[in-house]
Amino acid sequence: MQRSDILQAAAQAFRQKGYHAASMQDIADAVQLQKASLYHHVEGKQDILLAILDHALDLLITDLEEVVATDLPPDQKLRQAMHAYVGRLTQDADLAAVLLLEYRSLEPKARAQHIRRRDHYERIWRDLIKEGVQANIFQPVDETVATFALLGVQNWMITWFKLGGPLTAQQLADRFCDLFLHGLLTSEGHSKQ
Amino acid sequence: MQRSDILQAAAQAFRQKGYHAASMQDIADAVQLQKASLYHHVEGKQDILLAILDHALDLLITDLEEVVATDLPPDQKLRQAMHAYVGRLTQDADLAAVLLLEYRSLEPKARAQHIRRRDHYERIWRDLIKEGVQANIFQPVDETVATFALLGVQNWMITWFKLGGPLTAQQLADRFCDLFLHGLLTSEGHSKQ
DNA sequence: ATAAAACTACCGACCGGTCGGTAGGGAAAA
DNA sequence: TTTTCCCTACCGACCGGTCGGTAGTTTTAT
Repeated sequence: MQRSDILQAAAQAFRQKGYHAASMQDIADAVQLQKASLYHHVEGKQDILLAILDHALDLLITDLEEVVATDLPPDQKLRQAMHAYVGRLTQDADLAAVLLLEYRSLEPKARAQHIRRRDHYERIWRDLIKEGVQANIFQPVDETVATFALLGVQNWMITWFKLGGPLTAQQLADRFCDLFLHGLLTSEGHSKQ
Repeated sequence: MQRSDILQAAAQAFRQKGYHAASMQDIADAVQLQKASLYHHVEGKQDILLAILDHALDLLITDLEEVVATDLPPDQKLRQAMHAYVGRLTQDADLAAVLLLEYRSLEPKARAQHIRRRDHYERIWRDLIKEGVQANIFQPVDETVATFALLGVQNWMITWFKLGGPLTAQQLADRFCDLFLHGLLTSEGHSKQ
């Protein structure tokens, strides 16, 4: 039995029931341990949540920094970043769902610290958009709004996407990216504007 | 003291703490009643949650059906729908946040029923997109993906948007809509494709 | 007078967490 | 080589506290 096994089981439980509704007993059952034995590996329930959130954010930051370090043009960087992000959200779905939906359950101190790291991650995305705008590849949009829109589309995916459905994660990332790059309107739609 | 006062206070508590972390005592304090007195107006905690979700969905469905009943062109219908949606999400923020984030806490039976109604609501959006595609105003995108993208951007807004910030809700709806209709790429960006 | 609305007091269940204790394997001491 | 020791991993039992909910009574308003 390893600490990481407990974190994984906890992530699954937190995702399914939510942090407060999932009990330490649920987690213990999932790893076939007595509840008391969990405290040999972790300090408490909050400790588990914090470890999950830190780990999830670590993965995402690593992924994204790999992409922005390339010398691809901005629109292709964006596509790569979306592929990586959607990939993580589907591959490590439990971790991702807890990151996006359960960070509210952190106690104020830890939450403030976590939010600072999350903002740093969002700034990397915003800089990616800004790079495209300054290169005149992207239109002069409000970078903050565009970033939240981009992240919103992808984040909301975790609430409805099911592996094994009609689309793979990579196909979905491509369609999201196409939508963002080209928009909905046809030339006919444009001419009517 | 009216039932609706309790529902409003409960929505606020559920939004701030989450359904399970918010206690009946919290709700009672907010309406300056003893906890036991709540049970004169509502059947229980689940009853409160269900009433909030039903009410929130009622408002959204009414808003959206008003828009689709007009004879505006599809792209303008979309803009109107987004204005109405973003308006609700910011005006009735407590209701909306509970609708989008706390429906998971419904017991299985009620949840299944609620999800059916929510799917009906999403189908109205999808039909709106489909109408634009068939009129050749929108590109032949996958209507389901486009709908989830559209709703995702707007739904995620409730996690970061603050009234009194640099943008009003209506300005934000417009920027979202522009992004969706025209996309990010400039003509320079297109020429490089 | 009477019914609605609020109160006080209480319940069983479950929560996160702690306690003392133990099985067993490897290191240290004889 | 054998015995002592210690450490990791785990367990059953239990703690104080909080939860949603109920019973019975008093206050308030018509």
